[in-house]
Amino acid sequence: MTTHSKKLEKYNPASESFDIKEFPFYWVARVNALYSREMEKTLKPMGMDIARWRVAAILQFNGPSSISELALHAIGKLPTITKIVYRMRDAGLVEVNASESDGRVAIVTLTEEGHKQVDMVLDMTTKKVFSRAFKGFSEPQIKKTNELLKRLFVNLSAD
Amino acid sequence: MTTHSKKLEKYNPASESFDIKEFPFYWVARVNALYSREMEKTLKPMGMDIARWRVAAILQFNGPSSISELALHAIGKLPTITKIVYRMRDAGLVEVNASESDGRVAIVTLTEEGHKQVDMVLDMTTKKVFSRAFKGFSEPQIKKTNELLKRLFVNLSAD
DNA sequence: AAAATTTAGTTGACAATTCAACCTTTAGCG
DNA sequence: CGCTAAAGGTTGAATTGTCAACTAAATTTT
Repeated sequence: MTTHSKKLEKYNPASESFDIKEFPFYWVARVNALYSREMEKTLKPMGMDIARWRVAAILQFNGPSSISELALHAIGKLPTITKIVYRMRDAGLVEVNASESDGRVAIVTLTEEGHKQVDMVLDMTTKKVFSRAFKGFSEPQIKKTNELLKRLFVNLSAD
Repeated sequence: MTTHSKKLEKYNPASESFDIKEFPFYWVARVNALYSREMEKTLKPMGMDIARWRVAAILQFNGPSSISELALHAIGKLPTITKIVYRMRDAGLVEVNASESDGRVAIVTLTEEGHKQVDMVLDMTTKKVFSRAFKGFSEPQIKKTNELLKRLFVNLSAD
């Protein structure tokens, strides 16, 4: 019993009539790559990269977080985030402390310097990347984009 | 002169009222990561990874391509793609030949074995990942998702 | 409450990616 | 034509990411 109509076949990679240009994940990957590359340009001159940036941004917006939380939101395997965090600590961007309530948990906090860097990046990228990407988008369209992406995310999150 | 309404501020990372959960690129990155992770599960057992998969898929759908074209569509820096391609050649998935018309260009072609692997992956991932991700999506919604992503891509592509 | 399991994080060995520097071949230009 | 620049690709060194194995703290079982 299939819940999909014949028309959906075009979007299905295993179908004969499949067209990669109509496959949303192809575009998700390319948009992500393009956005990352654009960010890189801004980050490089200040000795940052996307990995560090993601962690810093999450810390700025979500406040102090454990390594696991960072792995979840900033996207990455635990060992990867661990190493990024300690590189960032060596660079003076974050502090790492054991949680009071749970001895296993390492809480990462942005330093003053870290906050300054985030503000600087936001300042430089906002006009350069954000407004360019959404040129011609109305508010409902941005909202719609977000909604659809969130739904994809939720669907993929479910085991 | 600004073309954006006050309401758009919420989506703008540099704005005071910015909410990272309403920032589309945050979701683009997370969706991409989740999709990749899901694909990885299928690819790992057959000795593939996402990088190889992207290259193979592009070759399957676009036909023989130069290294630069692969770098563009499969997303990656030139040296990265070069190395992936030669790893794939050593694994018997592709052939590499100099272009007839331009001595600088290396044309990459999927072998029989390569095609077989792509078909196999498509077969295994289609039901597992694609249909799960788009559960509850109507055809117009998938179409809309694609449109919005393409627009973002085009906007970001423009210098 | 002791033993077993799970959760959170770290580390070292290995694999993959990236940056720079380089080599060819092609395209432009006076 | 001959010179210079640009395009396409490759390679080695350095960086970064990943897997597997491990430690320690907390939770669950019994």
